[in-house]
Amino acid sequence: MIRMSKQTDYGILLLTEFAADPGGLTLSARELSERAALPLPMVSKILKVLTREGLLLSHRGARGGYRLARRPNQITVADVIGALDGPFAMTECVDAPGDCRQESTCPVRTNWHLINHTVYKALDNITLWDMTRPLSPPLIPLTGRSANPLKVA
Amino acid sequence: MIRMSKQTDYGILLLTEFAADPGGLTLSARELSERAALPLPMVSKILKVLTREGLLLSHRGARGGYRLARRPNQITVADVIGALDGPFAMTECVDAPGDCRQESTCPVRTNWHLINHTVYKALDNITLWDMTRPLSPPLIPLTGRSANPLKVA
DNA sequence: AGTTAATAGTACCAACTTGGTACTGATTAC
DNA sequence: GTAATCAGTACCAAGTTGGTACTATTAACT
Ligand code: FES
Ligand code: FES
Repeated sequence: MIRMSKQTDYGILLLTEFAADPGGLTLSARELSERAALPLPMVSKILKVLTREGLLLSHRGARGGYRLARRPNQITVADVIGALDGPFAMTECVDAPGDCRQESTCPVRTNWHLINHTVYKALDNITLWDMTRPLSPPLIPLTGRSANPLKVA
Repeated sequence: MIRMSKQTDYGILLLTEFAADPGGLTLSARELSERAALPLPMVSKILKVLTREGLLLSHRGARGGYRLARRPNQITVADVIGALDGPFAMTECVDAPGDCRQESTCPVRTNWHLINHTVYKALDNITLWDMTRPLSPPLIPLTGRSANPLKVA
């Protein structure tokens, strides 16, 4: 249903815990799991991936933990999706070029690429820092279709 | 991977076949499966759903077939997604309110609702008729974040 | 040095979802 | 009445995903 995985959802939730603190907060997996009320193994699994993908920095050993690799306003929702859910592709044909038999004659192929890119850019415009507070409604202002005569036809 | 189901992808492809013809074209499932180079049973299954959801009109019996229930510029990509993939919800918490334990304390809940709504509106702005031709790049014009001071902070 | 607290990595499984097929019944044109 | 076509349902195999368990490695503290 055009749904991102729960892992990504959790991931954003967890990262938001860091983002709320301005001073490069360090948290252990255990602390995070308590804060977010999520099962520890799951949290641990997600944090490992986020570290591998460069969104978190880890510190091992006693009193270790995780902290953000970049400032909260430099990490976007699209970044998190890319790290946990893989490349952003709304249709299969977008990230598996050549895998579709009717690709050569497909009338909607290029349009999907464009739509995909547009949605990606929208999500890439929302940072973790933004997520820590209520966004204002005109988050991604959509202009009217005035430039496009098709709707009125 | 934030992906819509193949069925929805196919559905849009099939509907686009109708949309390309201005004159309320009627096509049988067999004809469509040949045009789109998709297996007939799959095409048939999808067309049934689209009919039940009110996007297509069906005519049974010999020389029967399907045709668009509305004009191509009155059916949006979001309509098709809604028909084949169910309610548009990027996260589980959006369409399953109350199912999430941390809902009461969730810092990102309202933001997800807003983001979800924004993306939905963007897809609801693209009609089948649009899909029959290459869209121009500023499809969904994203204004800069000038109104939002957070990015610059 | 030894102990403890923490992450890294991997492997695994059960449950759900999805793409795809098959079959039977109902309706209409000719 | 016969053939063509849609309607509905049931079914299955394969892939994906959420979730868990276990071992190895690293670092702080005493
Ligand atoms: S369906 Fe694969 S490219 Fe259009
Ligand atoms: S995680 Fe369910 S409402 Fe935020």
